Amino acid sequence: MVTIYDVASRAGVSTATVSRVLNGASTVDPALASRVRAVVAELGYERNALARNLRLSSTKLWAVIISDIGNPFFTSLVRGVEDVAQEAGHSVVLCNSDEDAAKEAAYIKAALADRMAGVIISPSARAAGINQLVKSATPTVVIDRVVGTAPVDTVLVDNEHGAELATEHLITSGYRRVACVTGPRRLFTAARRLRGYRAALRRGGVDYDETLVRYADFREAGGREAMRSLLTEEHPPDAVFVANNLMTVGALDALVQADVRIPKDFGVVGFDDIPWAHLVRPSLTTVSQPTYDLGRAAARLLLERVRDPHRAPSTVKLKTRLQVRGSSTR
Amino acid sequence: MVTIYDVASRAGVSTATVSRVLNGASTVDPALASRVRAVVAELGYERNALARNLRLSSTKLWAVIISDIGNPFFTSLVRGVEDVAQEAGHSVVLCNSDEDAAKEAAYIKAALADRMAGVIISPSARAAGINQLVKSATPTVVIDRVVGTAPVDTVLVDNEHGAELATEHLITSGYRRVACVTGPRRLFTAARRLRGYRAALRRGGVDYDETLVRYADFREAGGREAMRSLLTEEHPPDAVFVANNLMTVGALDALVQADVRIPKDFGVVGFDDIPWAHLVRPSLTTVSQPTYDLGRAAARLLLERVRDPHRAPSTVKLKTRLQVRGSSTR
DNA sequence: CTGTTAGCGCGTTCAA
DNA sequence: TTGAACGCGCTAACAG
Repeated sequence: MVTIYDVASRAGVSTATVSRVLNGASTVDPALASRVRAVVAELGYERNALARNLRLSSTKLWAVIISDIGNPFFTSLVRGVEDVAQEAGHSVVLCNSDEDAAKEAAYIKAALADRMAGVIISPSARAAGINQLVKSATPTVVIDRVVGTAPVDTVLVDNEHGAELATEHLITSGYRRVACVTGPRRLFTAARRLRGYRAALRRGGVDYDETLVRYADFREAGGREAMRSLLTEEHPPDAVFVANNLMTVGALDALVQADVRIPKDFGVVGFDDIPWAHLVRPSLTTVSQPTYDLGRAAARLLLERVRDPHRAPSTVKLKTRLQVRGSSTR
Repeated sequence: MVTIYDVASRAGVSTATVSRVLNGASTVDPALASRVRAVVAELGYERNALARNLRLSSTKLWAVIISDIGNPFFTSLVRGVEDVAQEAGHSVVLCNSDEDAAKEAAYIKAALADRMAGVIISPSARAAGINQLVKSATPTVVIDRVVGTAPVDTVLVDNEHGAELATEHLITSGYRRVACVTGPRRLFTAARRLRGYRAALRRGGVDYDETLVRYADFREAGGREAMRSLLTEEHPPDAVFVANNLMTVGALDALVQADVRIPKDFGVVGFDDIPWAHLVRPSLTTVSQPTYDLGRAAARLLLERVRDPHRAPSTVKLKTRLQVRGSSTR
């Protein structure tokens, strides 16, 4: 294995000079620099990342901690992060917490132990993990959710507005009793989307009816259960706003099984796209999120934070868009 | 930051002894060992992974290089890998090559430079990258595809058999002209699935008709194009076997747009599930792959390879299963 | 502008 | 069984 010493001696300079050339230090005699570069090429030298990590006490790794790798929302987001990371010479360590606080804690601990250069996290647990990251001064970007009060860079979508658009759309399409299936109470996104739903009802002059709201688990099975339960209400709904993509799939399934005709007798709008929304019959109206851009934005925020560790934390909020398709217009 | 020296001096032993205790060396006086452990707990010592990496010249990281993070096949697979990795104390670095040989080469180079403990790869390029990995003695498992001839641990599914089952099913369901949309010629899986298709035709006493075969790109757009093109044939098919999940989505879309009635006038079977196969109308018949288990198998193979670097490379082949749903039976 | 040198924190040889 | 001491390869003071 060829080391920096080999290069130095062969080029007739010190290791310090080689290091300076390699790291683009300004003050090196051009003649020396090009000699060093020639030797580097000649010997095929590549610097040992492990030694460098130890010396600098940090790596070129980013941890991306997400809560469900099975959700297309996150895979698209990860792709956005990864594209920016690669341009900047970073690698992405993918960590799937499965909405499990213990797993999440383990990943945060690992990220700290391995001195990762940054963390992008969609927190499933309470604020403890985030606080730990902030305290350790690890560059951190929180994505999709707000947790705790520690000042930290954050990337969100406009959940409330998106939910409001969706619900309003159902009302103006003539549905009379619009239900809502939202996520776990403890989750930021679930609360915000429910709030948007309520705001739309209010603006539409419709009374809020508690029996038309369900808190499920953001997964397919939860959506299915919630929908079934809604259908057994004494005064069942004739439309539903479902607060995430996987639950929408479940809800749709329950409706199909119950032989409910969509959109004639029942309107459906989901939050967040599913890749095959256009294939489902009827095609699915959704509030689409700029998932890939969300990832890119988070990555860029992380880069800026690394560049200037002392800048005030900022929050980027991206817009959602209502994609009207077949399931909500009769 | 608390180092091994702090622990050593506080416990009144040398760093060598602390190191031995930490790494479970056999020959340490139990009394000393427990004293050391007490101090470790007291000081909250955690050993510096970076220094350890340098010393051992390796990390606890696995690189998983896949060719399309947008494909549910790979996300499920990654989850399988990750679950095993975590149990064994490894982290997974996710690398998305996008079927781009240059990107793949860059990731392989990075994995080598960072001395990753192992690589699991679904190769998009020719054999060069794999050879490099094998030559460097990096524990490597190839997944989903066979490339080149270097001896290396491999995990596959029974592509040919699955394709044969699918095609045979269409024939026995009464379709007369079964087409095939397969992947890029250079890809192993595309070739194998096409071979299975041909085998089924042969067994069914049906002549192979070149005009009913298309080579597309394993993506949705490619499947859509291929299907459209098939429909314009002078003697168009009345059924199709599509050799991967995303292309099936595209093909389905093309059929729907052309107002073809499925399954009455046209039968469809896809290779590899899509998560929402049951939601598509009609629900989609597929050859399902044990994607999660594929990931687990690869990870276990990697662990065994690390344990015994000299064992002969082995190939694990997992079974596929025909999931008959609505799109193939009239 | 360049070279010398001292660690980063750990695992491990060698001698006791 | 234990400890002293070295070196993994690199970067960054500091001195020149």
